[in-house]
Amino acid sequence: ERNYSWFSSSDFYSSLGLEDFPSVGDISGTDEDTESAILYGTLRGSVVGLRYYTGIVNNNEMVALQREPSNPYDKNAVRVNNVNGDQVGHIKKELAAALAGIMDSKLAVVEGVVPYGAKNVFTMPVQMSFWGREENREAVLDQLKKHGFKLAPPPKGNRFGSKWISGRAGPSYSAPVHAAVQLTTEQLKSEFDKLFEDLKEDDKTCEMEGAETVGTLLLPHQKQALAWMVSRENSNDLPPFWEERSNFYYNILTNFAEEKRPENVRGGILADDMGLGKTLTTIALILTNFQDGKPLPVERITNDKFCTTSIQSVEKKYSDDGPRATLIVCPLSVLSSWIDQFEQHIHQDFHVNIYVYYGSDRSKDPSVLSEQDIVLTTYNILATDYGMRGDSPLHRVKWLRIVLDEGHTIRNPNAQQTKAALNLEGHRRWVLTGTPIQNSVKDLWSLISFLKLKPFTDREWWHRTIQRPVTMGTAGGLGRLQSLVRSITLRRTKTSKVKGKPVLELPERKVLIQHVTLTEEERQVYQSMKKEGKAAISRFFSEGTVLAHYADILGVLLRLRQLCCHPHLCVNTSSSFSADNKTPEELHETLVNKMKLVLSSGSDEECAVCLESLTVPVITRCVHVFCKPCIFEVIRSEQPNAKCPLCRNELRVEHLVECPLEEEIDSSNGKKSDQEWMSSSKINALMHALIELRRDSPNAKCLVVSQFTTFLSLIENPLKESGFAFTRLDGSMAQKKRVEAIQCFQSSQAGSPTVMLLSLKAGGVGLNLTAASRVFLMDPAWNPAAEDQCFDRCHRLGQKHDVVITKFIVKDSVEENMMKIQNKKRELAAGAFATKKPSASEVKQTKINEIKALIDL
DNA sequence: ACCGCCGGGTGCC
DNA sequence: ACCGCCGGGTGCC
Repeated sequence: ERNYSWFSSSDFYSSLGLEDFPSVGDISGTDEDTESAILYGTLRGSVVGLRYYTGIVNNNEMVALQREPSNPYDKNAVRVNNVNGDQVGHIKKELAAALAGIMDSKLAVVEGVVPYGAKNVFTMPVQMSFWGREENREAVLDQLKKHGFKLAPPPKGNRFGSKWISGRAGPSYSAPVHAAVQLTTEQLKSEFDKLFEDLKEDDKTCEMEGAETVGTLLLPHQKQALAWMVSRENSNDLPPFWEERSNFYYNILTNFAEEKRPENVRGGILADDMGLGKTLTTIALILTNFQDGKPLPVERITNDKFCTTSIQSVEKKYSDDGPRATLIVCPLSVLSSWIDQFEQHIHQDFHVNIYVYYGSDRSKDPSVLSEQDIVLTTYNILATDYGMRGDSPLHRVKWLRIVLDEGHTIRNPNAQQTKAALNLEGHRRWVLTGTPIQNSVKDLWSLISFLKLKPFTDREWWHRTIQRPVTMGTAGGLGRLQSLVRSITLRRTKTSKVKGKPVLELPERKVLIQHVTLTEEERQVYQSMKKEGKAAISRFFSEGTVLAHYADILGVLLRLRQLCCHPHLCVNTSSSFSADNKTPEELHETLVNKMKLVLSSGSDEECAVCLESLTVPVITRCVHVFCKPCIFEVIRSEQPNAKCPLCRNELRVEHLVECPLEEEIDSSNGKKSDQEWMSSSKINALMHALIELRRDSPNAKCLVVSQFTTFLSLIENPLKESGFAFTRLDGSMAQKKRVEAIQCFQSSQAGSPTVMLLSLKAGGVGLNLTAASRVFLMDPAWNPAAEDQCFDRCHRLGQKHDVVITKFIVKDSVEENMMKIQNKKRELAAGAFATKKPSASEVKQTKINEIKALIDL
């Protein structure tokens, strides 16, 4: 799945050519510039002092070079470590003097391989490779020259042919006879798809029944998944890329060897498509495989003749003090779905202890957690607890098993959630995700690291052995990635087959576009707003201040989109585009309004610093929105003259404004019902369709979806008038109310609601609304992926009918233009994988063209 | 001999 | 380290 949003700050950020401001991309100092690094050349040096250290190395083994500025004998010292992190020696001091400056200023990354690593007593040679950005090459060569060193040019055919430079440590192969050809985008893409293709075959087709305590019959593909997961937890196979040699174990990527058998990953990635039952399979795993393939011992509930229920206690443990509890971490949006599914799938005769570690009353006592069978929590709680160092109960428990649901949540290695997840303790580690490799190999690292797959927990080894070979197209790189992924991942798509039959027989899904024509009056209002907005945006273009007025432009587009739905949505027409001399109070209010605008415009804003969705948004005086912790860190690290990462304007903590509200953001802040209710063309079109539907199939249920919750409110009126029983689900509702709404709607009882008013982003992926077989999408989303996700809430396992989706699109409006760009984005996304970033000017031009196209400029 | 040469002591950063 | 380097002992043929 891809993020299609074209108004994302990260695009702006690259469009401005600011990638190399360390304060932006490199907050923690760990981010490597991997995409644009080139090999400057190589240099032979020596490692000395071997006899003082225990780290040993093999011939051609990769080594890590690590600065050691606190060394009391030489502040230029550079340590040499083996893959395991054990020190082998130091770089000889003259060479270290040359390297220190280069490494400290991050002008280049220096990597080593020891060609004759074995059996040295005092010193050994080391072959060093220098990697960096093109523009730093001269500086690096100069620095080396000053100390009397000169790089040998990269060996011939370095980009694709010779393996030892970037990929596997050795031995050095002769250059191939034929020139290497770079894979095209399409080829690369299809290579990538192949990563998962063979997963369906080989040894993953064994089936296994769930334990007696699993109350639901598993489908064949779920039994396969269960068998695979159980075997992953119990097997003693070597992890990928390790071989057993006479009396030691050998890693064929790094040439590292050790006597201790490397632990296999007792887990992996379950990457089935949404709707195939990852949750159920995981529940089955927990119940079925406690120790040595024996089921989780739980209490049996018995009813005696007096109809009183008692719980028959059982011997709780097979062995004395092993860990018992499974921890499940998921996004808040699917927490209740987990609880539901436990209720649904655990056999009613058994009692399983489930503790939901959420809310302010959560127990701070680790032993309360470790006594459970299952502990459920969210990524936010996990990260918050981890933040208060040392006192996180979750991190003090040794878990039997850790499951990360929606595992792509941890794809950013610098995010607190990721760090918190990586530091959980437990041998069996699982990641559930529908999107294992989004559009880059980079995203995979956090997952692999979480799984504790040696030696990839250290980013350097991941980068040198997998990521760089793949992105540079080095021979064998993709194959290596493929065998890695294959060995730890199970993935089936909705179209995968089991024994010749589709794994899921989903009914058809049709998308219809229903054009709507505005009435004369509506058209007038729309045109005048469009004229006003167009004039303003034209002015921004001619002034060259498009970026500075980003929020205003989004605002114009938002108002036009609202007018397509209903005139009452667009009431805050404070068309105050220029207002410089304001009181602080006015300024504050303006900023808050603009931030709300950006957040509510559905443009899927990301924080330009962490590139994640905005969690605690703050707005700068220059009207750019970031996560609070991110922008604070920028200010801290750049003080005293911090600049906005997006526009380089002055940045000050005291100028930042936080988002004040807790309730759902909806900029159409409807001046509640003080206006008389009236209909609109879109509402008419919807009601017409609903009444027709009721006439033809009275039992059919449908979702009415909009991004504007006030629009949903306006729709309630005619629904009541026409006698529809309906319910509603939006982001502002409390958890309990949501659950009620969903249960009520899913019920098949006579008189249960046939219509659900649904806000586009309510719920999240776990939301199951299969009772509906019709969807009416009232307004197009910026991001077509968000639409698809919404459709999948009813077009999923359990859907009995064909699903028909109707998108209402106003003729000759911004909505039509949005659709055009959506289609273009879809096409682009389908073909684009791991391509070179388009140049800054290209991105900028595209964006400008899109703004123009949206408002017919 | 303010040299050469010898041979013992010694050894990362 | 079966090296280099240091510094003390030593000194025609």
